[in-house]
Amino acid sequence: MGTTQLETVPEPKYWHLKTVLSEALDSEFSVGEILPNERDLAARFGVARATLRQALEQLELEGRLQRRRGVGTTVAPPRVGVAVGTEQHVWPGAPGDAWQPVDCARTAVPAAVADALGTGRDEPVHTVRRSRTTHGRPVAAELLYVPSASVPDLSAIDTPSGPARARAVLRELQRLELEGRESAVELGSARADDARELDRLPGAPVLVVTTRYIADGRVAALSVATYRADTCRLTFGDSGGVEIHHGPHSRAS
Amino acid sequence: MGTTQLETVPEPKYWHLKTVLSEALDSEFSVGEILPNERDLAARFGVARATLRQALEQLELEGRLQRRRGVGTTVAPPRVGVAVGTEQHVWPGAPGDAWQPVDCARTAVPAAVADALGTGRDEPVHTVRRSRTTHGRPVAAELLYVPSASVPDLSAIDTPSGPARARAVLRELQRLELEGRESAVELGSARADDARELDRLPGAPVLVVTTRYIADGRVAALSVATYRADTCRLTFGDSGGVEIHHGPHSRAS
DNA sequence: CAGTGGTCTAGACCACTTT
DNA sequence: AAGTGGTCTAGACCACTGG
Repeated sequence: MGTTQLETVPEPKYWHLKTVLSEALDSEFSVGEILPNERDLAARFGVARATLRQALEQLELEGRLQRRRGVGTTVAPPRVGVAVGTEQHVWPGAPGDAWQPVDCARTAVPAAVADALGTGRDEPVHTVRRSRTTHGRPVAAELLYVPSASVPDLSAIDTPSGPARARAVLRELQRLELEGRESAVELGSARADDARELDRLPGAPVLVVTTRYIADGRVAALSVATYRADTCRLTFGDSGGVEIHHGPHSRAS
Repeated sequence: MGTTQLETVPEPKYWHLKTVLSEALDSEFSVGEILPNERDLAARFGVARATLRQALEQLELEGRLQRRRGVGTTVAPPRVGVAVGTEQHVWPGAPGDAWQPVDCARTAVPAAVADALGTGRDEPVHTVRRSRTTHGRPVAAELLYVPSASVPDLSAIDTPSGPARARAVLRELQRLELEGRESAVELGSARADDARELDRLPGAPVLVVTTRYIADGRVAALSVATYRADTCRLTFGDSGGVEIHHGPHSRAS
């Protein structure tokens, strides 16, 4: 009875497996190296493939691995830091921002978006699609919703569709005075269209950054940006992408 | 040949299932309601339990469901917004912050933490454990690393251990002048100890917020805060917890 | 084409909570 | 004890990539 609480809890196999693999990745593999295939790995560890996959899934979630169908499993590079909260209050599309306009449409929007914008449910808004890349790799896809009221001088008829129109909308936005910005980050899973753009499978974990741009006391624009959760570390504060080695998630305590 | 690209892609069963369930949640269930158990649901939809679980997993990841072993699956309330980037530059532990000191130890730290702090690998630092709750529910667990150099006047011998000592360390911190703060958010999975504190299973998805507090040109403290990804929406900017209904992840486009 | 990861099945047992 | 979600198995087939 004088014994300290004995660890009677049998650790799940996949959890233990994950630890073992994680240590092996640190010591025996280098970035970009490809691991043995899942069937071999499972056999080597004496577990079913599904169990092995459960461990790999977590490691991928933590950004340690990258798996591609038809290709294999590789050791992922450290996550890249992408700045999302630059202190300067600027509109999207301001010179030097990291986004590239892709397209623009004028459509009805999801109810949640309409509510956040304070527009009517069926009132069409400009929907600008943009994408963001780092080191040549796509890291985020954005939908920017701009109510017509925010860009009153836009001649909708003249401007062509596609990137040019997107740029026109962004240009008009700059004319407003930006009063503030409110952002939120949450976990989500990639919709089919975002997944395609991010070079991932639908349902892949993403960090969704929702930003409301305030001008004239209203929400003048709403941005919903979808970042790859496996490869990105979102930074905000004074500086952009300073290194903290690897994230401290799931290390042995 | 003149046909537009026919959707020859068969949507995975679990993906379709997720959509169906998601719509059912919106229309036929209310927050807190318990769903039928997994075996029944699987039978009802004519799929294996594992497939059904794959759909439930994603819905839980998106904060739509909450599952507890031995109890059941319930409809989750909307995510709570928790502020992580208040504009005021204040030290952790400043009056009115949302955290509660739990414990404090003086230990060696993980290599990644030592590197970020700029201390030696085996140099012990004060490690303060704090927890954060909202509406009575635990939402985050934090480890705050404070090098001895940041709190030189702390009499390590006199102060008792536990919360009192944690408060003493925090109190000493306030005496430094805070010059800046850099934060980053990334996806991780809960370590065993964090999981226990967050009332989740080990490996549960979490949002890891790493913050470096700068004073005197050095990193004076490093905070690693682990937020429940299923229940939290991290907000930063001017205001704290304004409502945007539900996150816009995984809605039909 | 062979080899990879992704999906799916039908079953078993375990850990946990509640009654 | 009964019922829940969590883990695990051993197999099958599919979708995709590359030579």
